Amino acid sequence: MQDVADQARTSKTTAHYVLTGQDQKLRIAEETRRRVLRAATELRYRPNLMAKGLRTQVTRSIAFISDTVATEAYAGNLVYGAIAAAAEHGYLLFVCETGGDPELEASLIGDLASRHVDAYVYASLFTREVQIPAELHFERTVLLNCLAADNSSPAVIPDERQAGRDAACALLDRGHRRAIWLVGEPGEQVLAGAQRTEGIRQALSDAGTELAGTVDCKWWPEPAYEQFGAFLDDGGDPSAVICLNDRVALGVYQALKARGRSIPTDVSVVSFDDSDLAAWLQPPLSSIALPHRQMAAEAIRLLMTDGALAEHPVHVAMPVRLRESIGPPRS
Amino acid sequence: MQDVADQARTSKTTAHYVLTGQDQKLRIAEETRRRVLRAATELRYRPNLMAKGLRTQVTRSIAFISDTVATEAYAGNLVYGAIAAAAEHGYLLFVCETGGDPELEASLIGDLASRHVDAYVYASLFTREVQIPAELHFERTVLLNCLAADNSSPAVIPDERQAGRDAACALLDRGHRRAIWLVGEPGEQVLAGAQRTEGIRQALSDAGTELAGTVDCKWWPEPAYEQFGAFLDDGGDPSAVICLNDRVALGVYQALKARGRSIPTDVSVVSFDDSDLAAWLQPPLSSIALPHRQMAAEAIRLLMTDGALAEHPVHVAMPVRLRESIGPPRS
DNA sequence: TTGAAAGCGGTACCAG
DNA sequence: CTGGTACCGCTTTCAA
Repeated sequence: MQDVADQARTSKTTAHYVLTGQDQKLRIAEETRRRVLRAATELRYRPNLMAKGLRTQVTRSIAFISDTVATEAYAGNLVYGAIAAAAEHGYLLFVCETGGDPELEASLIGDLASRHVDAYVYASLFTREVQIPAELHFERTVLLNCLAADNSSPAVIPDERQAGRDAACALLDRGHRRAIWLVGEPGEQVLAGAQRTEGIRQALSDAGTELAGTVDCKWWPEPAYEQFGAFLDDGGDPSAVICLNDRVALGVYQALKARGRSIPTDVSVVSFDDSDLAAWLQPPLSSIALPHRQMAAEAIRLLMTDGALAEHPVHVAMPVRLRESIGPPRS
Repeated sequence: MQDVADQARTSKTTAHYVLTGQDQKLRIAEETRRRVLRAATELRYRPNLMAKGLRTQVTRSIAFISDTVATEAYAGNLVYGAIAAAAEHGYLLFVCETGGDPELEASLIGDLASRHVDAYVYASLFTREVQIPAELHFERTVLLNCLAADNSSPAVIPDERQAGRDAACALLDRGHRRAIWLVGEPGEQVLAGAQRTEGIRQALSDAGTELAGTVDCKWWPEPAYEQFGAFLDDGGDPSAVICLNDRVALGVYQALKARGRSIPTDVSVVSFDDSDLAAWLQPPLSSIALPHRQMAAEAIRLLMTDGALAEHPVHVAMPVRLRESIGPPRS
């Protein structure tokens, strides 16, 4: 900046005012202003954000700390949503992964503190309750896809309970009332499993009916295929199936097809997550989507507007994606 | 640091040497050293990386610029691999997305330059040729999953040609020689399509045979299902099918199953990418994996060791994941 | 309307 | 072995 000032034959101060756009209120001579601007272009002046940050303690950078978003492909949108939302405010993200290792986490946070990031997004791949490191309590922090046990920090999570209701309603709306089965163990994921199930039960109950039963299995295609297949072979005859996620639905599809049962003619299927898979299956699978990008955007919004004011946790609606896997019940 | 020095009743300089671990060669009095260390702990001293960077021009941060990794779920490993590899060297990553917009890209690079990142990783979702912004020519840059037209910068790409050979060999090894069909349009992705196909043709040719033909279609389940289905209905009777990616393979699976043809008894299938999907299909799909994490690690390694020395582009081997989708040909 | 100068928190040179 | 000090590039107060 000194060199710009020199080239413009003025002082660093004046150049500073011009270059930071404070020239309006400070009534800098138009002539001077021009010289500064020209000098800046000629010298390809770039403000040094380190120097600026050193002085102002503002870095326009945010730390995005996640446990292991990597392993779950579709959760990448948590990161990209945050990056995009932050970029709109002129912020850049330091994206970090702790792999669930508390020591690594501590050292990362130390490093981030040394870099004076302005805020922290603490994200989890699975919606769950977390214990955030004590250091973060003193920093501007928002939890993404997770909740603090003490609800001490603003948090953004998907509205799983409503999603459960919506899944049930998708079936109810088409006339299903009986032989509605749930596939997947409700307890697997602290929040998603329990809340989805709760929502489903509520909606069915409101409609004067209830789940015919549950086929317990891990949330993966293989176990779903095995367990649900065994259920069918035992005489199970569902009219509709609610799968706790798309991977389970894949296993259910495979089990049904292997037995010559048609979707949705014989059995309707609805699921959760709306991963890529859902649209690729045949018939395309109806699924309640995880709104990762919106959640991330909301988290950034909370950071930008001092989320402390907001009611939290913030529940983000999960969009219903209706496709051909739901039909009327067999008459 | 001044306060640490004060509390330790010594000078900033001495404190600096102790705190930066230069105390060995400089023979600082053990007693003084202790006092400094204790003061640092008591005062919870944290070096300010902005101040340090301002002085040394080193920020221990790397920019990761990608076009739109977001849209393609499994490409997330390019980012996470880079984050993990960089973390091992004490570097943090600014992860950015341009969405393919040149203006946004330019403004991002400007911002990154203002922050004095030490190096740039310019990544592409699809393996392709790119035109990197001129500014990056003057910075330490490595291309990830893409190539500069003029091969001016170090680049890391998957070894698609060898992958093509490997896919063909997976079939040849089981005895397939005739009625081997390729599904997917070879030209879709500049490098992947052309090189995979080339490798396949080479391997088959080396074995004294050749492709029976190609079923042209976009690399998505739906078009693959349609085109390959039509091919079968027209009397197509493949012994083995090489799909240009897993999504195509999904469509092929669906088309085969709809017609009662069994995999691998009637038809063997091999594919590329090894996305999550591959392991979930029934039977599990043999696929040549995109080694995104290794590629990213290699890119970071090049940056750390001054990759200018390396032979480039660096080709990273694509691992063969053999699963049950390949069997011997019908006799 | 413009300029001088102190200071953010480190680094590194030089003197003692 | 230890201390003094200039300086990195920008912000901000105070004076002119």
